[in-house]
This record gives sequence, C-alpha cells and structure tokens, in this order.
Amino acid sequence: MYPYNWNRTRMKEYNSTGLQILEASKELFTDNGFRGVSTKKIAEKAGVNEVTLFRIFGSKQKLFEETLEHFFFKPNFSSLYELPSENLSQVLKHFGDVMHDFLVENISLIKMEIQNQDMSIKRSTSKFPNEVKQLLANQFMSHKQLSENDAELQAVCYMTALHGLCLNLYVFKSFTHKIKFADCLDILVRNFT
Amino acid sequence: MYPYNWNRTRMKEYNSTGLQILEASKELFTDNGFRGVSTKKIAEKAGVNEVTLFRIFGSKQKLFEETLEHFFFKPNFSSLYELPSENLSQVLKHFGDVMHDFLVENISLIKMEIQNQDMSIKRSTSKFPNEVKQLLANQFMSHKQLSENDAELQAVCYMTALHGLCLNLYVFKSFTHKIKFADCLDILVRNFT
DNA sequence: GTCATTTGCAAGTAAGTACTTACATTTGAC
DNA sequence: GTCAAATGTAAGTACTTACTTGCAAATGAC
Repeated sequence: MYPYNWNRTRMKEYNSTGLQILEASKELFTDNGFRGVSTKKIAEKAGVNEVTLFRIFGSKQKLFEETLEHFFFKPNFSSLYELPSENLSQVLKHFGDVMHDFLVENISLIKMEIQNQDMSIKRSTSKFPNEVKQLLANQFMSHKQLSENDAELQAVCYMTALHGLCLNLYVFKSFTHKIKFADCLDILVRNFT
Repeated sequence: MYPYNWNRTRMKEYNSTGLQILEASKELFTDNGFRGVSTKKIAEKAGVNEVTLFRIFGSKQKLFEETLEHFFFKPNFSSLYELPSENLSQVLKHFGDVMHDFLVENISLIKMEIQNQDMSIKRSTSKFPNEVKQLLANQFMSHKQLSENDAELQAVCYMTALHGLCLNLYVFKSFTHKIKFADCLDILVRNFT
C-alpha cells in the first residue's frame, strides 16, 4: 500500500452477488476481451443466474465499465512532489518503484484496456503521462541542468523505458530467462543519472 | 528498404479479389480485433460477395492467419551480425533504427496481435526477443567488458526501452507534445553507452 | 408469521454469427 | 463461339448473442 492513496473515483455499493459478478467479469474480460465473453459465461463463473447480472448492471457494456471503475486504482503521484530531491538516482528509483507497483497492481486492467482500445477507455496509458512527464522533466532540469527540451526527452525516455519493461515482463512475457524488474531498474537508474 | 530483407515465410498467390479481401481484413481486424469483425463486413468493405471470401479462404480464422502472414514482414537481423562493431553507440543506433523501422512498418499488425493475445499468435513480441537479446548482450559484453549477467540486463533494458517508446509514440499515443523518435533514440544511445 | 427484497428458473425474442448449397452470370483464354 | 474458372445472388442452416418476461423460491428484518 505504501506509495498509494487508494483513491477511487466513485463508489457504488454492491452486495455479495454484485461483487461476485464483478470479480468474474474482471477475470473473463481480462483474458478474452469485451467481445470474447458472453454474459452467460460471466454469470456461470460468478455462480449466479444470468438474469441477475442484467438486473444489477443493466447491460454488458455497463458491467464492463463498472468493472473497470471498481478495480481501477489511481496512483497518488504526490509522493513524487514531496520527494527529498537531493539525489537524482533516488528520485528515479522511487519513480520506478511507484510506476512498477502501479502497473503490477493494475495489470489485469491494463490488459483489459489493451484489448479494448476501440472502446476509448484508456486510463492507465493516456491519462497520467503528460503531467507525470512534466514532473519528471523538472527533476531532470534541476539535477542535471538540462534545457527544458532535453529534460523532457530524458523524461519521456525514462517513462517509456519503464513502461516497455513492465509490459514485456508482465504482459507480453517476452523473455524465457527470468529477468527481475529490480535488477533492470538499477540499470536504468544508473544509465539515466 | 534499407535495413531489411523482405523475407516472407510463405508466399501464397492471390488474385485481385483475394488481395482486396486481405486488404479489407487488415484494416478491419486492426481496428476492431478478430471478434469485432464479421465476415459480412469484410466482404462489404472489399466490395466482394461474402461467399467468395469463404471460397478463397475457407474460414474466418484462416483468413485472419492469412492476413497476418501476408502483411507481416520479418526483419533480417543479420545486418547486426555484420556490423562494423568498433563503436557501441553506432551499434545501438543501428539497432534502434532497425527496431523502429520494423515496428513502424508492422504497426497495424502489432495492433492486431495486441488485440488477439488470446489466439497465441505472437510474432512481433515473442518470437525474436530472446535471440535478439543475446545478440545485443554480446555487443555489450565485448564493448563494455560487462559480465554476461550485466550485459544481458543492459540488453533487456535497451530493447524494452525502444519497445516502450515506440508503443507509446505510435500505438498508445500517450504524449500530447510532438515527440520525435530520433531525438529519443539519441538520448537512449547516449545513456546506454 | 408477515412482508418486502433478492435471487433463481424456464422460456422466449430478435438479431447476429459463421458457413453452406444451388444456381445464375460474367470473364477470359483458345 | 466454346468452355472452364471465377464471382454474384438468394436462400437457408444451426448456432450464439444480449436482453426480457413472468413467476416461484429463498432470505432476512420486524
């Protein structure tokens, strides 16, 4: 829990039946995408009658949105603002940890979103990047006396490097060898300092 | 054409009707994923009768595979082996260019594959990485006298950084500011040398 | 025990899906 | 002009889909 404020955007209340359905939805949508899942299968997996699903959520589309809403956590980047910013490598390390934990915590949501780019629900990938980039660029500027332009590029490279690393390790699972994130983060921090 | 040998794995011949269908398939599958497209719509877009589609390709699944097969190009990484390897930054630059061009050239295919992780068709993301990682690790070893382990980590970080950068720039389109790949590649090369 | 809420059950609707069959039309090589 | 291959047209099959309706059973607070 350490780097976050679990800051839900909205809080609808669901009884145990509704929660079972949400849980089943999350798993099935994650593995098969929106169109790859039928309400029948969701109900089955939730151990619930199909009609109950419609009574609670109204439609498959609304269930999908509610699933995202219910499981999606927004990281609190304020910890980056408050950072004891004497040491750039500490900043980058902390930033890497925050981003990593965020991605891991939301991995199934990210998969859901990747599988549904068409539905214009893109929280994890497109909402934060710009503000976070600026935040990180400021750190590069103050610690390495870079121009605004260079600092911005460094920030983009560092962020996307972390992003690509996590996607490859946890989503695409590209490498047969066991690669540890922590080791890679050390490398990145060293290279970017 | 410069970094590639357009090395198709198989070459089925299609007449203009078949090619129209493949073209329509590519666009529709890219935007909507396998399950988001009906054979009817593909036929419509191709300006062809639906039954013709089945006569040529047999099934929707086969059409999908044939679409991947037809548009997917495999980069020839032999140019990396033959590289005048005096200079690590040149190696990294060349490697970045190859990977960039490959990703750009195959962007719609990559989208198709991202949208169909369930179908176990993962060429771009999971076929090459291991061999390419080894290739790159060797360069790090010989140029920076790193241990095999460290060289491998550097290779993984560099590859995934490029991957993450391209995904963010061209697929997720994360940043509102116009960020140029070439500028970022310069940064990465510098940081990893 | 009563009563309202929640859930299950059975059946069904209207639409869409991949894919097939039979036959007619076009096309192009010879 | 002939003939075969390629394509179109129309219709239909068997299945799945999201979603609805009406009613019965269970549950739990009072």
